[in-house]
Amino acid sequence: MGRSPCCAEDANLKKGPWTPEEDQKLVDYINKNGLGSWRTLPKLAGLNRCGKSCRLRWTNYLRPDIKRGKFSEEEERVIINLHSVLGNKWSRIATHLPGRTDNEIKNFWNTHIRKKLLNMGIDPHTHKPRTDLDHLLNLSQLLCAAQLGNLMNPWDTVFKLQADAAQLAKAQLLQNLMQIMNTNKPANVESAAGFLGSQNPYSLEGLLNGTSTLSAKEQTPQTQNIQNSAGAIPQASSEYQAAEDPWAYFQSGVNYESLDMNNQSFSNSFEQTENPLPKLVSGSPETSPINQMENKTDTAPDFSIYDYEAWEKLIMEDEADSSYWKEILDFTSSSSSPISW
DNA sequence: AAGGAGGGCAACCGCTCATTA
DNA sequence: GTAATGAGCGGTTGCCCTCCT
Repeated sequence: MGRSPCCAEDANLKKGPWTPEEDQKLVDYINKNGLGSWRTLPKLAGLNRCGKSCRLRWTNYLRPDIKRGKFSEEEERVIINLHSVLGNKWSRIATHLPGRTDNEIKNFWNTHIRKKLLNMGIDPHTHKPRTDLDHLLNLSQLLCAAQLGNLMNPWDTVFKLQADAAQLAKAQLLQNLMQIMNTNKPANVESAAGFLGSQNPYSLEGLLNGTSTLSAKEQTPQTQNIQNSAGAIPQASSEYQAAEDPWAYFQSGVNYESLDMNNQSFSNSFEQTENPLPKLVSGSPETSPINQMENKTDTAPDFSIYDYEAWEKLIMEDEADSSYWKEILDFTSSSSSPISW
């Protein structure tokens, strides 16, 4: 059915930035008469604007309860968490952030958070590690470039930045490979292995077990931590914890800001010493929202995301119809094996 | 100092959904 | 049941400012 474009009936209506005079007219009118029909408001308020434009100006800028200024870390964390559940439902997200508008949140996401996640190798749409081949190719090529640089310039300082980039790339590549391996989808593993075998000097096996063609002295202590000879996953710095399983790290309620490379906080999340693959970051079963919801503290794996009340509220509000929720709910009701994404 | 590039943000566009006649 | 209308939402655009060369 649809509807005719707003304001189509009058091409003379003003568009573009609002002037202080127009703002004042709108504020005065609403203060005096309250919110009513946006369609008739412009005429009554003496504005040469369409109602839609007035509504937008009011809700996004002039409303008295608008909170302006930079987003706090807490707000950023809330946005990321809510986005992982709600997707691009900016108005829904905005309802959880008093004083923030959907437009403001949307802009903040697109200009800041999205880039941040991409840089971390996390798909901003799915909030899962990126496994697309383009991304892997970039990381792989970065590694090749760094390796060549080291061979050709042993006195190294010239290539310090390159090496730093390689370090980051290595972490991300490792992370992606682990995620692919962890999905229990043979096709993914094969394609990743084949891809690496053909285009990368490091074998998949080498990257996973720490015997890549990088010499030991080229590896930083952090890298060696991940790839120690016993195959155990030792304590890792927060960024490496995130690198190994950023999805779980994210789910645990991480503040992405803490993934800054300067952050030195440590987390002892990996208790297993047999399995070379990282164990998921744990939350106590009794605090897991899913366990509480389904009363399955005995079989469900450790799984910590948001607080229970927030989860319950979100699920009640957003009928659990997305594949995302189905994935989680199916898993918790059927599986006792480690969660894998 | 000038101008080009890129980022941030306000505003617009076009669509869908809900309501009403 | 259908069409018209109002309102809201998400995506996109374009302007302005800052930074870099």
